[in-house]
Amino acid sequence: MSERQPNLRERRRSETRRLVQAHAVRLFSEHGYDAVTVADVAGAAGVSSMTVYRHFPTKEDLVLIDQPAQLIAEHVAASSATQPLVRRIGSALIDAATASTGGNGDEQAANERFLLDCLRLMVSTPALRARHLDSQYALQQAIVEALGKDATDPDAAFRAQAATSACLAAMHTALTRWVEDDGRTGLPDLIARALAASFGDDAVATHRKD
Amino acid sequence: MSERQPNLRERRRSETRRLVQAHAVRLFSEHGYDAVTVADVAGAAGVSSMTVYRHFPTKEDLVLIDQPAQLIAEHVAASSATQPLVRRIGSALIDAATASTGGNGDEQAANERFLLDCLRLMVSTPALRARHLDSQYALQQAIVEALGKDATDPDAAFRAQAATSACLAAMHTALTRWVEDDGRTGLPDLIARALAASFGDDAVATHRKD
DNA sequence: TAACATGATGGTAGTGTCTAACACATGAGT
DNA sequence: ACTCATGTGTTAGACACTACCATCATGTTA
Repeated sequence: MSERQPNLRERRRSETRRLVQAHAVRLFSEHGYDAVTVADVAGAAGVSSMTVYRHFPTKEDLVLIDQPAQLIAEHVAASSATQPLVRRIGSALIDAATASTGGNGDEQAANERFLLDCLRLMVSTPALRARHLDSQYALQQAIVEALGKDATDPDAAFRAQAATSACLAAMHTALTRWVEDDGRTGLPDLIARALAASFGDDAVATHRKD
Repeated sequence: MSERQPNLRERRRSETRRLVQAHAVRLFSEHGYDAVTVADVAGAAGVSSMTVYRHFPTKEDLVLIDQPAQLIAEHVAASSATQPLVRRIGSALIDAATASTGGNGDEQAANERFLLDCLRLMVSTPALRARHLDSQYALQQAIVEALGKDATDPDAAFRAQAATSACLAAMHTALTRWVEDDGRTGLPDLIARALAASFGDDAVATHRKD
């Protein structure tokens, strides 16, 4: 409730965007992603197809959620460089998940339900799953850059890429499991367990705020 | 040179398939994936667009290469269940890569060049990269099944999923690096280094033929 | 050899995603 | 009020992909 100076125009724009996306996710969840056309979504939201494309570049973007790459990258950059790579990255992922799913307000609960609906579609629809995996690819680049291993020598950069991709894959497994559990299990805990299963318990066990 | 009983019809069919795919990869590499239409590919190969779609369900499938899921799964299933998960999977991935890129005949070299062209397109084109990542998702399911951890308890299955996805992500990093090096570095060695960077040197160090 | 069955190919029409260009209306700043 | 910017609608179009039918070569059987 701090940085609020929205124009009436900007408010309307973001409101139609929210409206279109909400109808899209609802229709996709009810009838399946492929069975619903963009024109259907536009009609349900009371706008034209063009307006949908103005807000979302492709039909897939109606469902895809941007991961908090900025947040994760900052956590990685702030971590101690003396720790093993997978530990630095894993801690950042767990912290980001804790921050994202932590709050327990009414609006927060609605946001989490919406996020679960989107993720459910992403996991079950091949086209969305593919795009989602590729977006993790972009997140990977952000993390590697935050690790600061690029300029030195190419071999260190390669190791950073490998470790980062492996950590993100483990997180994706946790995300999938989170969706299957319908959000009942805590996401940070699932991520920690996925990381432990991949890299060993000692790579993530002593995770405390310091 | 053993299981050869191809009909004249089957030979022609596979020949046109090969021809179409070769022209497609060539045109995509020259002008970019998005700048070349399926009709262009069909014209270059001397067939109609319909024929292209009969051999390749989508435009993306003109470039996507099936990973030897069967081969990898068999390696995993044959590995000793007493070893750590990432070691079982990692060894299978390295062995499969060794088998795939090993031969040194004239035809083998041509195949490897073609594979490199396809992978180069897959890495650089977002749509192809996304599909390729999703195909690894299918490979993941095959490996998890080969691990035989599904029926027992869901927690073991979750750990198997996490470890497998992390190993495959490391392999994908190695594949990317292999393409960037234009195939000069041995793929099995790159995979071993990616696995070591992710899971520690001891997880892959003592890899010898036994 | 002749007739039939099978399967590969081409053509046409159509749907759906997405883009480009132009026109219209409404809120913002002077 | 006047202008300007911007969100929106309409239309036309390219392209990926599908459904359906016609055609023709190949493999099989009589």
